[in-house]
Amino acid sequence: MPELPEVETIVRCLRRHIVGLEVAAVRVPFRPVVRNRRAAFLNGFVGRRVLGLRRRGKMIILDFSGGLTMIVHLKMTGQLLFGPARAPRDRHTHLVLAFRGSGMELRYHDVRKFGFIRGTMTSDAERAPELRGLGPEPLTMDLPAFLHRLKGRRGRLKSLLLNQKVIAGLGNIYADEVLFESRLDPRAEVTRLGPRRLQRLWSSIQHVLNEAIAYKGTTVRDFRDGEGLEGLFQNRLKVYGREGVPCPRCGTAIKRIRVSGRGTHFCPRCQRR
DNA sequence: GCCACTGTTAGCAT
DNA sequence: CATGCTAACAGTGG
Repeated sequence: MPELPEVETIVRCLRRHIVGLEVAAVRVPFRPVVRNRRAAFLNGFVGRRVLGLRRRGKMIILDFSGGLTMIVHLKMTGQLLFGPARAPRDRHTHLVLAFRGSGMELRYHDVRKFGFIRGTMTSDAERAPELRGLGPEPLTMDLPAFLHRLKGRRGRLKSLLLNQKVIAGLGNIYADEVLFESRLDPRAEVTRLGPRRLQRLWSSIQHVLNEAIAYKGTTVRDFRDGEGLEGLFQNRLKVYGREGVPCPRCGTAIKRIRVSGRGTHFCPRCQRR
């Protein structure tokens, strides 16, 4: 669920609330959510202040004083929620950062338990296994860099867009939306695409992701920002989750097929190889 | 109740 | 190395 625009929305939201706060306690009700060999590493965060939040692909990165960093991945159903410590916690809350004096805390909540948190030294964060090997950020990658990145790649266009080692941050929803916007068939062989089509693809990535961020992300089911609020972009989706609905461009019914194992929505008339 | 399906990706097979 | 499939988990809907 949380792809680049959702993660960016969470980061911007939480920045306003937790930068400057001091960690009073770290609680880990569900140990497997912590990727560190020793969960006790997280005790080192007590007494540290939040210096800032960053996003890398779909990862949330929290930097603390004392040269400490937390890397968070929400996978499908994870949420990072800032709220009053007194609010009841349910059984899906797997990690809690309590903040000194404020009566507030940050909770990692994840129904399916696919997500994780790793504590690292800030200086080592870029080399953490989860960040190492991630592709470039799509929104700061110019067209020549994009073309260079795709050079020599094979396979279906859709699986290329989903490959985090190629470009970081796109998931199933935005891959489908980007492909619709660029009028390309998700099944197309990457090697067969000419420069005009690739340019269209690049500019659609910029456009769709920026729009989705402006609308604070897509809530299909689980996505919430740091305050628990839903996104607004679900109202603007053109193909994702719209099987059978007329294409907004030509009126043909949107199709849903399976491409490299993923549900894929597209317009069979507008989107050509 | 049972079965199929779900937004991600690590790990294994090819 | 690169690319492709599946399991990890829990909840939802048919």
